[in-house]
Amino acid sequence: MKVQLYNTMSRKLEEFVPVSEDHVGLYTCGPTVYNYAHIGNLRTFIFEDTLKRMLMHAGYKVKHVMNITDVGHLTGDGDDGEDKMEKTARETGKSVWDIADFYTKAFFRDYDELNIIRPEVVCPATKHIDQMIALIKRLEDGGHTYIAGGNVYFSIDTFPQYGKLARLRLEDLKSGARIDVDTNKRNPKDFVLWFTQSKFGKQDMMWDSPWGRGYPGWHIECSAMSMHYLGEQFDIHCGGIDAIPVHHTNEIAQAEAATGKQWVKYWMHGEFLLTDKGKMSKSSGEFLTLPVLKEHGYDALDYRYFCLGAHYRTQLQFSFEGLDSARNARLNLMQRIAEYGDKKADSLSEKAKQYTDSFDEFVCNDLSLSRALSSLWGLVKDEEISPSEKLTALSYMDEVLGLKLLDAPKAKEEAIPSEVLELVEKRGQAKKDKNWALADSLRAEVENLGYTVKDTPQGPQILKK
RNA sequence: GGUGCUGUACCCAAGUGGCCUAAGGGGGCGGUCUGCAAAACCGUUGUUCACCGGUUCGAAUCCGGUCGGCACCUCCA
Repeated sequence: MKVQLYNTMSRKLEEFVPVSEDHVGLYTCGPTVYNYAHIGNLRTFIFEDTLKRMLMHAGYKVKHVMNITDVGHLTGDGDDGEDKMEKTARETGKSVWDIADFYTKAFFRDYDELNIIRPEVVCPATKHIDQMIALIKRLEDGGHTYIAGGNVYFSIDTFPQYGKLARLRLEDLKSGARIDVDTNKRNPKDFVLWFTQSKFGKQDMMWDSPWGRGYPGWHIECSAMSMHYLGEQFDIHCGGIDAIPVHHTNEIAQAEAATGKQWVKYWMHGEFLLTDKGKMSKSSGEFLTLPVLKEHGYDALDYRYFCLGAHYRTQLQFSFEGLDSARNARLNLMQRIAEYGDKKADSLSEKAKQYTDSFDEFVCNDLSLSRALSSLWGLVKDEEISPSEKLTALSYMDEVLGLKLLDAPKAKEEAIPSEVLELVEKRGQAKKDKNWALADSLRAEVENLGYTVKDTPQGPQILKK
């Protein structure tokens, strides 16, 4: 299968050609664990998961590396604000290490519930300080750094291609328009590689370094760890669209200034999830999390389906109405699949193959999942295709979609309380007696217990509401 | 102030020059079926792609303008 990906670097659709034949090195920017991930964050992780699944589906062996930012994110300007981890720790009275641990666990709960495949390597920044120091030293040796006010800065003027990913026109940027410029900087866009001076007193997270005891700047971890695990050149680097102008721009500067060669071949970015009030963001205080959606009665996979309906490069408007419609769609789908039994066909007919072929075509074309879903629905609704073939095709499609489609029959057999079964049995008798009033009231009781009875030619079917 | 994206039916959302007299899902409506329901099935729900003008044999798709929405240029997926 030929894969086409939209590369942020070229702003074009490009044919995907890996660095080494059928192995793909994939690095995705992971969570900052000072707070819960909100559903906007999760949208990006779902996008990255479908990307990885698609690559595996297309026959590649994927090595996926994801960082955990458990140090170094700051509240203010990237270089001089308060550390977010420290802030949360101060507010909750816990240690920064506990905070990181707590939110990392919470993050992976969401991750698993969304049926996202775990990365081959999960790397916490705090466990890779040595690699970061080594990279900074390398930059220092290459003359790309300077020390001012106790901190080590990267000098962007030593890297002529600075800003190429974001297509920044440096002279047009109004640095300092919204924040105070750090007077230590030679160029306002310079950024810190290593801090020894914290404006906020002692931090828990400090390490010895050639420049003194301190902690790393927040861009260095991704460059250092990705090269450590994937080599100095690898295939794909992903993140949210917001990472383009600063974070990824700085990462490229560090990595390529150090090695002198191209670092990442394909850059891919997920667009934002929006609410009626605009972008969902942590700093605004109010945001939705997966556990909150579950409290509202949604399944994590309802949200996954919701995200699959829109292309990853377009902004997606979140609403509970939209989520409802995704839930209904997914439930309808699962119910249909539950009817197919559990026998898969060994091969697919030409007719069925048309759907899997178009599915592959869409999916490999820059991950056009919404179109791929229309192939899926076409398959499901085609009466000329046998249930067993449908199951085979669906399990093939689910390699990419990750909706646990083949779990449908299991869900059907979910234990039903004996109380409900008794009521249904009584109702069956009432029906035999043609006592419709009693039958209907018994059905109402079943409904109250959260179940629905459907009369089918094979007898009553009980479904959880 | 600069940069980029975007405006498609009741809702979400594909499609970016001719297979489009516009995918798919959700919702609504009518019907078949059913003791009644539910499910399923059939039909229906935009002659039109914010608006105006242009290019073209041909435009939702390209160009110009107008009016909206959003994001980025602080941290944020």
